[in-house]
Amino acid sequence: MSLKHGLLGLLNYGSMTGYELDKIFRDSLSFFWQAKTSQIYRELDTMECHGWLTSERIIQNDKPNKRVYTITDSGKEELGNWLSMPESDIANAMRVKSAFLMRVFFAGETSTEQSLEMLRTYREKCMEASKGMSAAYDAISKYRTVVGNDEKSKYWRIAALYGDAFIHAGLTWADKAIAVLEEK
Amino acid sequence: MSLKHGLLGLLNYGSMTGYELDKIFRDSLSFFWQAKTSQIYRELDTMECHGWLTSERIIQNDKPNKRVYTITDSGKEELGNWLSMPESDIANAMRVKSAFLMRVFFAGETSTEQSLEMLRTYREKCMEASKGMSAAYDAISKYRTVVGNDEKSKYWRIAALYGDAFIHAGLTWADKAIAVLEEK
DNA sequence: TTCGCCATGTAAAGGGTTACATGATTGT
DNA sequence: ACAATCATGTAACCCTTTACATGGCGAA
Repeated sequence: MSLKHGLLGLLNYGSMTGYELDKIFRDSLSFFWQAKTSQIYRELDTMECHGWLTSERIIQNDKPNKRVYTITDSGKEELGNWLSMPESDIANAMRVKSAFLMRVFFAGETSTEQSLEMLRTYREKCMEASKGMSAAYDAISKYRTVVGNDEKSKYWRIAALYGDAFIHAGLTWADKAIAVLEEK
Repeated sequence: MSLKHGLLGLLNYGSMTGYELDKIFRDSLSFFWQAKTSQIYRELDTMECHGWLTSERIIQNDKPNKRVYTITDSGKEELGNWLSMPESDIANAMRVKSAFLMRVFFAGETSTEQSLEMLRTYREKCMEASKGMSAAYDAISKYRTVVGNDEKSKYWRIAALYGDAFIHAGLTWADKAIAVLEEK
């Protein structure tokens, strides 16, 4: 249900095309939500049918034509409603769903060496992701100057801090796990 | 794709009914994978069609009849194949998908007090989840004695350690976030 | 007598991924 | 010459959730 509300949230900052929304998702929101381009276009379509958005087609000569989406009052109302009832999402926030941990759980079926390799690869991915977060911080700073609202960007940074915390936790866990497997 | 492999992994320890598999998922795997009862039954069905499992219906008088599933050689092969190619799951392990963080990101549209309340509720859920983990450890100990294999249960504990690390990271992040919003 | 455990499923809807299709302009 | 950016979508498939349906046994 949250892709719709993420799109509403972004369009609430200003009118945009599907392409631009897709880029923002990739640049700034991808550390807590991923959506395929095709899905974003489809959602925008159904949201327009719901009356949450209107769209206007802009003819361009030098570039492909584009469709600019604008949030309606009904859309703003929906965004407000969603923000006012966070209970179920807070409850679900605790749930990890990780195929990787499923593998760890069943790693006893493989060799210790294979398991260690998996954990070392995971550790490397954590390091990469850690570097990737600075790109997200950059994007947030960029959009802060665009939107020009420090109150809002404060929450963006708080969300990004979660990304850091999560990555860091993964890293120290991997070290611990590797140590357990290496001992004796 | 991993529910199938989780079920294969469990049936590799021994034959079981859908009901028992469902319970194990709930008791021991729920901190990294959740599946609805109805989905488990449906997956077992399609897995049997794939030839990964066979099933035998047991007639009971005092209790409802049941269907016991047994992994086949083809199923063991599939499990082995899956375990031997962890790359894509490691890559995805970094990805959080959290409607809660989506809310945090857009919390600038609500009041500071509302945002604080949300974070405090989240913090409480972390505390609850922390207590919940000890139930998972208990379940793991119980199954260790049943399966009687310390090498395997080692990995179960490593997976559970991730749960702890994740919850702990959430808790300290929440404290930090609350502090940021309370200052000034 | 009410609650929880045992035990299995079906049907429909919703959300997400993969594959495909198009095609000009701008930069290296 | 080649890659990246701009810009939009459709179709099919897969996975997950929600709602519904059934019903006996034992313990408090």
